[in-house]
Amino acid sequence: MKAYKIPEATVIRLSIYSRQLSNLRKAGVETVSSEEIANSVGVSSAQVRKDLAYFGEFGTRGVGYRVDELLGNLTKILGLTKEWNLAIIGAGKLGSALALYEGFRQRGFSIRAIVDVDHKRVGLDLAGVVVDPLDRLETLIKERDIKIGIITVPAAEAQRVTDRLVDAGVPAVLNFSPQVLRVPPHVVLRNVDLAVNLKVLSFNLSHNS
Amino acid sequence: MKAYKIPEATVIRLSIYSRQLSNLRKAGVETVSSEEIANSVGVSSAQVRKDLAYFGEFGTRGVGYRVDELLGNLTKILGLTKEWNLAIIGAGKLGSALALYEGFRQRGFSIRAIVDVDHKRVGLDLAGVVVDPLDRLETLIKERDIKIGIITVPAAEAQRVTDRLVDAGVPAVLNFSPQVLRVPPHVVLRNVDLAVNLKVLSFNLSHNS
DNA sequence: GACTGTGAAGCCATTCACAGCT
DNA sequence: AGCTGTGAATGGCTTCACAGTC
Repeated sequence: MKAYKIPEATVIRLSIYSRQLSNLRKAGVETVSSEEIANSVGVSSAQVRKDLAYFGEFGTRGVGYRVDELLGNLTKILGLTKEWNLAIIGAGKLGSALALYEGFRQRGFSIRAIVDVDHKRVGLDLAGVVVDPLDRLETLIKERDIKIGIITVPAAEAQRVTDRLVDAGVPAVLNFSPQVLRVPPHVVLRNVDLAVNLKVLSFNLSHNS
Repeated sequence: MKAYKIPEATVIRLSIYSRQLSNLRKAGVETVSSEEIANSVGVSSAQVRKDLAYFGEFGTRGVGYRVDELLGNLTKILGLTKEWNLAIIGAGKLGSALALYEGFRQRGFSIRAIVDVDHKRVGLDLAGVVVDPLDRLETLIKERDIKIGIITVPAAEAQRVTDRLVDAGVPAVLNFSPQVLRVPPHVVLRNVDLAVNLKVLSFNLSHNS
């Protein structure tokens, strides 16, 4: 049940629309136009309508979109009606920060396991989750139904732990390590590369006017 | 001096090529083909050659590319010959982790200031940089020649501190807050949105197979 | 023979512009 | 009159395929 081929850029924008709609709902707004959504996100209104058109017709011509209704539909489209269990691999600076980060817990993402090779870190309590030894990775993945693995280990270990996640059946990986990872086609991979982001800024700073 | 219009995707890949070349050089490899670079990054060899072709001819037909030479050229292209001074705005979990993160210090990015509104955090020493009060932001930007501001404050404050960075003349912003930021056209902005990344994974998990 | 550099073709995403509802 | 939904046009990135060079 793949909804044909949806551009990645569209999925990213839908995520952002859903956040803006969530803010609008909190603010008590009931109806919104594609133009208003577009302005709040910094894209064109045609873009907003095209993005939504991949999945159906959610608005009323002449009127706009009902905020709660559209938000409900986006939540379904993005698969956020169910809770996703996460594991963080690597309890270093970044891994710990992510474990303690509130943003994850909201909206149905639940950190269920944190593992680390370093025995000095094992046993630490990070926002209610106790750091386990790396050896227990496979067991934890099965026991706790982990669907997303978050890689925050050093580059040199990143591929190895990713292979273990994949072998244990984890279908999605979010990679924070500065390392190109290989995963089989059925596994979803996204990269959050801090160094690359800085280099892109550096490029733009060097070439703009 | 804008090198015409370079696709963002190209710049991102160039950053990754530069990292792979850096690894190759460490490994003592002297020559590499576009096919080998492509395989190590997971793109096509034509893509690698096209990306490089935006900036010149760096290879030798029939032979390939000299690793150190190409790396040198990419370093220049990406603007990494000079050091960029960074400021981190927000010394919470994420801001502190970034401050302590080794990856930044390598490759010419230097954290020169960390600020926070919370007086309890002011005075903390994070890897040799002392947290300053937010009031001092503008002074620090000027005194320390800050070129990139890293936003790790809560969404509600993100636009406000971004405006202050922009007004103080900071030309580039890396935004970690879950908030759409507005900056004038001459300011470069990149977003690293953890929640969006998870939502995209959720979408893919829900729609694959 | 091997591998780069590149015009041309193909493909995909965005923008345009308007028909269709309310 | 206002705003959505969408085919058509546009623009841009990627892939193809091969001429050019070592």
